[in-house]
Amino acid sequence: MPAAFRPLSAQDTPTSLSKREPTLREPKRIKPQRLSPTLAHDHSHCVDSALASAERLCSEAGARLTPLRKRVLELVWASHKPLGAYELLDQLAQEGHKPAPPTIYRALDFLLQQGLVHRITSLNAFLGCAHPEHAHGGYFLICQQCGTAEELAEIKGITNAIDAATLAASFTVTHGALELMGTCQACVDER
Amino acid sequence: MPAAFRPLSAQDTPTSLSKREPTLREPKRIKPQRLSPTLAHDHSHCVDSALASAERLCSEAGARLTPLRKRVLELVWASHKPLGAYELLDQLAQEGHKPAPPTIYRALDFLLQQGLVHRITSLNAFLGCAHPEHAHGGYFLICQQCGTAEELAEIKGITNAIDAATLAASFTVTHGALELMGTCQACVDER
DNA sequence: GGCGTTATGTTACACTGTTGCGTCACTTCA
DNA sequence: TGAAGTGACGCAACAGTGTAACATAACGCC
Repeated sequence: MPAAFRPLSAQDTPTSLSKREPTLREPKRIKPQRLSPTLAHDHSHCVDSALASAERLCSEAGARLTPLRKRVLELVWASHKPLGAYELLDQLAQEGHKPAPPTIYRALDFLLQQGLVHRITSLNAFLGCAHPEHAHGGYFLICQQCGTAEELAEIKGITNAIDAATLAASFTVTHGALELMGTCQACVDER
Repeated sequence: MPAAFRPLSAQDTPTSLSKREPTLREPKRIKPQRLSPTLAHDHSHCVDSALASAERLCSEAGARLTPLRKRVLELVWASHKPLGAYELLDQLAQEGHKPAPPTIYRALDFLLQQGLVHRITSLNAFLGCAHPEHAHGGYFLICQQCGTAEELAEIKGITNAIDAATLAASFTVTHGALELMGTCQACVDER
């Protein structure tokens, strides 16, 4: 018997069982977080634009971007740091709407399937995808100082190099991820 | 308040304190596993050679390759599939020596520090490093059919491409990992 | 309204990893 | 030779992450 598991604590009020909370409708605006210089911009614009293209892409694909899924996407986008599933749960809880883990994971699975977010496995966390309009592997720069992560823009050279290497190894790639840990320019400048 | 820890209670039976199990000494030989054609070779040779160079490198570095650490390394090497920490625990348990999770993780941390194994984050698993003599990022081909993982041999082109991309992004990389999922040649041939 | 489909809720638990501290073996040095 | 220091390992407990299985709700369609 390898592990002892936490007993799930009863966290819900009785009413939540009989009378479910109304579905998420109009969550309040997210306050932009304090950012390092290179990332200090009107991030709400990024969020808006990401949500807009998500709506468009889902509509084109016949996929339903429900309020919960949209809200999760918004939360992910509102952070420059990759967010863990349980961080998302906490943030939703603060808004008075506390889903259980499976709900979040399902929403994240949907967003992953639609290519709207990436998963960063080394962090067990999720990041908004900057280029959802076309399928692509995720190549990330993760700053160990400030925790921000950025999708690598120049991927053509890397993709070519990977193609050449996998061809030589007779390996058929279905998808891949490159996660580079290090220090971003902003954090170097700060020192 | 992130964590609450129990006050340590007196937990051991008197005998377990005074008479510890003898340390791991001479585990029996591992039976080579059945492998796909391209990997069908005398794998015990790989294991032996990996252990030999591990001994040498640790000796040079003044690091102690204890019996447990050596055994863990051997188990990792004996598998072409990345092994999880709890799989290692199970295998050790079958040999009558069942350490607790922290022990395995400490051994793995040591092996990681010495560059003798890689961690594959997308699988939460560990793989023997084929080139422990020089520090390098881990670039892996992971077959989703048979579960084997292979360290990519030709990495120069990829490394160059990554260097160029990160330079353009003004990002200083300390270490990185590339995990490519797909199908290996052997599994393609089989179909 | 009845029905099928999809999304979400709920409970419980499995897998992965860490904290904190105790014990032991080995080395070093007086 | 024996005390002190150090590093490796043992152990209990538990935290963090993720999933299975089933229940319920929402919605479109006839």
